[in-house]
Amino acid sequence: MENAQLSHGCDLLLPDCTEGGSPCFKAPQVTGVRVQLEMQALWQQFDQLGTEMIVTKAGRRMFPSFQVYISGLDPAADYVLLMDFIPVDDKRYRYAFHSSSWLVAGRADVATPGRMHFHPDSPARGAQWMKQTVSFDALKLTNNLLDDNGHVSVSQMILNSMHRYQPRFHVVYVDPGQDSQLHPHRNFCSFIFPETRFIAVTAYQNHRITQLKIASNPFAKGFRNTDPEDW
Amino acid sequence: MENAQLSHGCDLLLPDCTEGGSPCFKAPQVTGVRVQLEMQALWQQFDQLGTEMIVTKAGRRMFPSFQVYISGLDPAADYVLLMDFIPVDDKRYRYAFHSSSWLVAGRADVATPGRMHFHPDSPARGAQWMKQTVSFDALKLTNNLLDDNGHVSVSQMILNSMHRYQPRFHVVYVDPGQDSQLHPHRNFCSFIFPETRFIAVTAYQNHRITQLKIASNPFAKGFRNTDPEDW
DNA sequence: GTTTTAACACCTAGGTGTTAAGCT
DNA sequence: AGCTTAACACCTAGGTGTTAAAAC
Repeated sequence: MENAQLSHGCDLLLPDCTEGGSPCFKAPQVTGVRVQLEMQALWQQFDQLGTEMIVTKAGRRMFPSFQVYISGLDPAADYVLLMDFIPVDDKRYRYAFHSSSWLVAGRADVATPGRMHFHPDSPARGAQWMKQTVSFDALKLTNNLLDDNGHVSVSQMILNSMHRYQPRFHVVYVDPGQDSQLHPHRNFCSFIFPETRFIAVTAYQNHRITQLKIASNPFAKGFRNTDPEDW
Repeated sequence: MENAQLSHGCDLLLPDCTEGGSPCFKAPQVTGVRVQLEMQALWQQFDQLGTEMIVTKAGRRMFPSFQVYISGLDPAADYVLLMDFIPVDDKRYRYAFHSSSWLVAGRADVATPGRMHFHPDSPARGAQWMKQTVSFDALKLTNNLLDDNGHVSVSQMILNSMHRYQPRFHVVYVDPGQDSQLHPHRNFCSFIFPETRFIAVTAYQNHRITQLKIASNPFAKGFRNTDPEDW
């Protein structure tokens, strides 16, 4: 197993989850789920510099985009896949250009309602989700509570600029049974990849982040230098 | 019901379908299905001129694209949606420029294997299919049996140039039961919209078709005349 | 002579960081 | 001073008919 990549798994027993005094087990459809982050090396490169993600009123895609390879699902069962973003702490940050570092600038602003982003193909069979990489590239980050039409858009995740966030990924088994109440169990699995943490910004602060975005995002090719000494 | 548009329905009894001597009924999940062709007026405009669709080696999209609005599905049941193209006759055609009309040029060439095009979202719930127009815009027409990589591509429909075709649309109910063998019934519905017939070509023959494509397809805007007298 | 192919200019549609102006 | 916004040039990605050459 030389070139093997670490993939996250889902534990069978959840000690913190009890119902009626007895421990609560996960549904068999989610016990063996394994999730692997795509473009992990690139995520780590950004993370080492302190990843920044632009938020705009109209909504901005993430780069790198959140993509996972999933295995261990029940091919015939239905699943909903979704993402959310949780605050890493209750702080507000600002960037000190002279020292090229992030400083705490006070307590967090009032948290926006924690919205869930359903993958647009949800719900779908395990077989469908596993046959190729699942991409959340329709997801957009915004600092606006309403879209241009004054409506909430399902693909827009509302974040506070200058706050730090951790993306989370959830696999939810859709139980077709009517008697699922009688057999309580957790029907979902959550996954956190620490290297996907980022600070939301309205404009890039760290020049190294800007340069790495330009170097790695095909849509920013127009800003690349032919100069080979830059990186 | 003034502005009502005719929609196609699925008959309950299929007289031509018998099993064990008794008539074969449709599964209840497909008996009430109604399908309405989108952009019907545009399709009819093309049909009156004699619709032509380009086929290329790499695959060419249809214009207009085949889009339908579906109702009457069981919201909770699973369906597969697919299309195929059947030869209208066993003839080969050629275009007579002097008379601006299509002439029979002999018997049809050997028919290509009649491939089925599954809508990429298949299978999905009735509720998913009904909530918005279903578009087959990923479908491409080709005159090549293999794609660039030497593989068959699922989105490519193989057609013979200079032959006439009729698109068909099928709604297939995915029966989850294991005992479906014991209760034989037709689990699908087919729909034919005569105005979607066309002749496959490698280059447009009728100039009026070319002009109508240019006038109505946004991607051909570069060829539009500012001259208002053209159409 | 008829049909097919491949390169091409010109579009649609939309994702980038830049920049200057505006906001607080 | 710090942060946000909107217009912008410049890309990616890919769908058009045109055209001239090639194929049959």
